[in-house]
Amino acid sequence: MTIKEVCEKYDITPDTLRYYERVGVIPTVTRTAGGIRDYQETDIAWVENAICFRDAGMPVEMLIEYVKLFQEGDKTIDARANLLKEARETIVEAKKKYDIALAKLDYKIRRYEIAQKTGVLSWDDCEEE
Amino acid sequence: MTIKEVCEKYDITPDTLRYYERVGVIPTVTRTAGGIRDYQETDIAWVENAICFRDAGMPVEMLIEYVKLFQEGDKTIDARANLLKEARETIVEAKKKYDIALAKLDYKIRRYEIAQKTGVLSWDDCEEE
DNA sequence: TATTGACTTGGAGCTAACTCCAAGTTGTAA
DNA sequence: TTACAACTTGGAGTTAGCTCCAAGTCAATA
Repeated sequence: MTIKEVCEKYDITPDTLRYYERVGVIPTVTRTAGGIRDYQETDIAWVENAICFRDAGMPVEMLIEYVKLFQEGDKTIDARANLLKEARETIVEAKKKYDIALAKLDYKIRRYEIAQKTGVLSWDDCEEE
Repeated sequence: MTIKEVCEKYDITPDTLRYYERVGVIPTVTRTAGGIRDYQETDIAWVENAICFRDAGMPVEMLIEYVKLFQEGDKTIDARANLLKEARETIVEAKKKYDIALAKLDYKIRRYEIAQKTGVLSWDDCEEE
């Protein structure tokens, strides 16, 4: 698969894909005899994982660390497992914050809808408004 | 309430608080006669909201826009309601991505735990490993 | 085989969101 | 009333994560 095809598949730019490879967010991608990237299944799986974890706010540094450990082989299994558990906790915490913001937004939106229906604004509680 | 107290309350730096005020993420804060920030309930409510929405990944630009609309008065109620609904959708979408990453992480963590228990690594499916 | 468009690398540049700094002011404690 | 920590402002600097660029190479077509 060419870099273009991978980009289309995941809606990402070639520059980002090359950047990920350069800094080690994904391992070096398979090349043709001429040196052009030719993504194999394994390469694509790494790309997919990288995008998935970046979308969940995992820092690039953490992904680089994981790939580095992976390449060091089986002796880093404990370290990798710990890294994944740490990442999991970070995501769970982030999700909690998203829920708090959602609750706040829903409350505000409801109030705006009432204001729009009745033509009356009634900010009478612990709001900034 | 002094800037220091607000910082301690929300675990944030004075620089960030001043930055938020400078760029308009929150309206201008109440000052003492000497020109020193003296946060009132309303000021604190704005700070709390700003932190909450930033924690949920809302861009500073969006918060600035909301404050700007708010200061223009009642004629911007529709615009503000729309802004909030848009923000809501963004957060809902982001949360979905977090869930996908969480599922992937849980799967990987489970496999690492099995590997640790049995001493055997069995990556035999659609994984990058 | 010559052209043309997509690919390569290394490095520089950009944007968002802070974070730090310098020079000056305020206000509490001795 | 003097010292001194904490505050003020405007502006410059930093970091993460891309994004763009130049100069050159590869490969499909005319």
